[in-house]
Amino acid sequence: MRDPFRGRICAVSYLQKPEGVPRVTEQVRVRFAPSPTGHLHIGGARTAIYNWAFARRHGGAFVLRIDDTDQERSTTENTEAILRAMRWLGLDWDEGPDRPGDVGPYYQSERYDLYAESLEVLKANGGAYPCFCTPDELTAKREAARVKGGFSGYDRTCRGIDPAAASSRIDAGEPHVWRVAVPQDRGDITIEDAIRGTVTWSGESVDDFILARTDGTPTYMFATVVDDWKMGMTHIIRGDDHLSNTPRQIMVFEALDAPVPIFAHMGLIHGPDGKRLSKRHGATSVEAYRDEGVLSAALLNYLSLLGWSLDDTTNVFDADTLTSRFDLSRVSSNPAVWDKEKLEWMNGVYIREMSDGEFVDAMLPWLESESLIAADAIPARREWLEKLAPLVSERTKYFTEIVPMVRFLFADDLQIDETSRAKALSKEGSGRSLAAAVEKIEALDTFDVAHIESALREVPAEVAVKPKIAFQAVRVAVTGNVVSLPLFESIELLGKDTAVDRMRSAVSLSEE
RNA sequence: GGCCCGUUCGUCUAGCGGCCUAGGACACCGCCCUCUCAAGGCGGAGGCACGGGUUCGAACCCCGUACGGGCUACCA
Repeated sequence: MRDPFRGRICAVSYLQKPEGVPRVTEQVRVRFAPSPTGHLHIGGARTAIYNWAFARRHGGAFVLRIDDTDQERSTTENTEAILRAMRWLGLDWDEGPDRPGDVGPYYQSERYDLYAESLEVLKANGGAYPCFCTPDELTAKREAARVKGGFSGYDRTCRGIDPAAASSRIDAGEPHVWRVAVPQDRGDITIEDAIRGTVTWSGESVDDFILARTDGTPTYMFATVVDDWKMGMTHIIRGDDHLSNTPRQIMVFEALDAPVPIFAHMGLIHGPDGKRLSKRHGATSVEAYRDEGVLSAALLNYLSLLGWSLDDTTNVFDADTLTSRFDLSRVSSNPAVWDKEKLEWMNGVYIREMSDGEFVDAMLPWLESESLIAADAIPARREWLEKLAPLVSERTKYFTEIVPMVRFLFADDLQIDETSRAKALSKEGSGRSLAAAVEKIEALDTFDVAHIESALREVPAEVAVKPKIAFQAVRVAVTGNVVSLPLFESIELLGKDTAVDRMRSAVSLSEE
């Protein structure tokens, strides 16, 4: 039986008030809340993509919030890099640091008064209580509980302190934190996860966790709930590393008398070893892939497919298709292993779909950075470059592969690979073929691919050499390697003079 | 340890009780094309973790086991 809640996105009564009246919401609102303690990584990007696609699909709002409560490690450079990477991927947000909406500010560090306000509400309605236990005491209790087995959460020692006594201790300046008071009679906590279906926790398994630290700052668990509530989030789509945190957060929503949004927990991205993806698995930042020459459309497509499927056969699709077809019920709840080879293949697909002009534009920065071509020389060589484009695009997966492939076309003096020389220029007949080939090329009046090809095809028979030997000899002479772009086209692009020079000097290199 | 989640080809997945002798894609292997390498075409190998139920019938539902992951912070 199909789970009736799976993928549910009802506009009406979507909220999960345990016994409350269903509320009506007019618009889907979701958020992506990265912590600027590093660059945008693959996993975060995928979370952002799913939230963005979900919002677009349902005509809702995609909100970007910067969770920078970790003042130590958060930097503005990281925030900028994250925004840059998101824009590069084409993920546009409706509200965010640079696009204020009605529920800002969009930096958690600027929302402390809101957290304080909510904490006051909880203090007043008994949803929070002060705890004077010291960190050392807590650690000891935790260890003891763990040794005994079973529940290892806070033992609620301070919950029994008389309110009057507690406030005089606070007035006396005794250090304390504020904990949430989980109702003793709360019973089971159940969510209808839009991806995984029903998930239940027993009420006793949720401990009175800390809302505000000794220094008064809110913990993530508290701040995120206040924000999701005050920012009107209807759905929380995130990695399943947050699934276990959900019942705790629900306790805060309820204590605040705030509507509980619909949750959707997707499987994490893992490395080949089955552990969640991290730096030690190699490049994990979006911009690192961009710098290797991965196209944003390809990365978006690949990431979309890592944990979601459009149907049973479609692999390649554009952003419009994603935003019109994305569906939480088709998001996978199990972890996905990052497969760089499939990304490479997909990038190749996108590269091959580019027009020659587009490909030239994309390739140029790589040629320029290796000083293969100067910026001011480009306009005059545009036509030549567009001729080169299809030869290269068909063979590239990552743009980093291009320079080695085309270097022979730009080098003043060709470096002949020794292994290739030994292989192709030392065969019986290679020197003879080369000599004949030069004659043929030199005699050409019309220097284009068709003529070059028909001229060279005459060579093997004339010098009584197998075609393969003759062509490979010419290839190494002209390109410097046994593996190269197509020979006849390469010769045309090189130009008659250069091609002839190279062949001539290679004749002497050949061992006959 | 406790709690929660997960388990279909090596990898990403389709599958929602009969359409499944389990479909697609990447990777792999072979053949074709061919001036090399690619690209492309064709074909192949390869999987329901295990054990019990329920049912006329189970990859699909239930229970258990195993394995993997996550959470269990005055981190986010």
